[in-house]
Amino acid sequence: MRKTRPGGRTARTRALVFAAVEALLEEKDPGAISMVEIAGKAGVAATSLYRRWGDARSLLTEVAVGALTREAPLPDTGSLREDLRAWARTIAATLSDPQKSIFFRVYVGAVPRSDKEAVGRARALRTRLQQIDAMLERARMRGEVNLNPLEVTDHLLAPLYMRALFGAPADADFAEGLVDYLLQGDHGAYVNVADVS
Amino acid sequence: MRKTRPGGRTARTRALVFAAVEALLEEKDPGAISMVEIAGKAGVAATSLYRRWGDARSLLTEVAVGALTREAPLPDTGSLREDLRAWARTIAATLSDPQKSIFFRVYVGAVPRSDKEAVGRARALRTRLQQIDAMLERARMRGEVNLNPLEVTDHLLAPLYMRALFGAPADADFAEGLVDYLLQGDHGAYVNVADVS
DNA sequence: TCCTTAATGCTAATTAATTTGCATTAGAGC
DNA sequence: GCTCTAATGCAAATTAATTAGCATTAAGGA
Repeated sequence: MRKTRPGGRTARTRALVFAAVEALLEEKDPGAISMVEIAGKAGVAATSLYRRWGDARSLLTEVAVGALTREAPLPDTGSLREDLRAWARTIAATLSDPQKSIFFRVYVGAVPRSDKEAVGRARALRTRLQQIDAMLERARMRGEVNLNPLEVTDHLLAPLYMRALFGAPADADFAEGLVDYLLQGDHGAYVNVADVS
Repeated sequence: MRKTRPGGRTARTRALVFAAVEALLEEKDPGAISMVEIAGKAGVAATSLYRRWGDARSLLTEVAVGALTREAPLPDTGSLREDLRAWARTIAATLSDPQKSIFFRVYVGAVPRSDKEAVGRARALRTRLQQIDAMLERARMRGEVNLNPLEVTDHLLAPLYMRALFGAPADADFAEGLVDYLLQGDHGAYVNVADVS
């Protein structure tokens, strides 16, 4: 006998609620969004939200994680440099709209409340890390430079996202410059992906 | 005739409130800290807090900005490489305690509500940027490598802080590795500090 | 020292958030 | 279909957050 009923109504409610939260994030501060407000926009009873998510903060982070992990697949142009350049340009363009970095803000703004929660947050990003790994593996197979995913996150993603958080400009040229910078660095010290998973 | 009275009681109240907020941040989630709670711990009337800061979120960010801008002065060892290494090690050690990254989380988690607020946030960090500039200027004067502050923030600070936000480990070796990486990069494209101020 | 009033304190009123208890609806297995 | 019950809805009760109004305190200039 099943313990939960994830299909049908449950899924529909979840979709309605998530859409409502994303809509509300367009128009106001995450901290100013209440359960009652979400319930109203979603056409759902507020008590349902309290039962399923406990509080607004949990719901908000779940929505943020969802948004961050349903990003487009990584480029596959046949050249690592071009893959990275295309991806970096996309990120820079996306983050240039302050509204788009809101999910990221919500994610990092929420302090992990427990080890269990911290693990869940990390797992949410592991998929993306694996996609990066696949892209790098393709490059290795082609005999191109041997990079590891953490080098990409440290030297390509970190500067882009950090600039977004601080409101510093990051245009396409800057994004491509990071790629060039990354591809000429010393890649001696290999750090295992397991460290971050 | 004066319009405000910043001295005496006002300053004392402010100090009490800030201390209370910092103490509360030690023990619980930023989003779970209420004005009444802060008032209680500070021994101040809640109405005073509402009057001076409007809401908890504004107060919290003001405290976070304060904490982030009263960091220790940068190293001055006579060698840029050693300056950067020492600083990077300090940051890595500091951020290894999740509690220490809480101010950073509060800062980035708060979405700037207006252009005016965004300017205020940027100004808060400008002092630090100027300190970095001074450190790099000393290196230039000694005939060492010519770096600009944004290269330091992009390639040294960004990876360290980003790892802290995502809970990825960042030890002293990693921190020093970033410095080596930074000092062997191509520093052709100079980006003016004004871009980020 | 005395005056003016900014800043704070205190209490009550108001408003919003959250919980509780029970009724209703609709997945999912048979 | 039929049954069981997870998931939801609804309304009342409770609790917490916020505002309003007035009294009190103390900075800071004269």
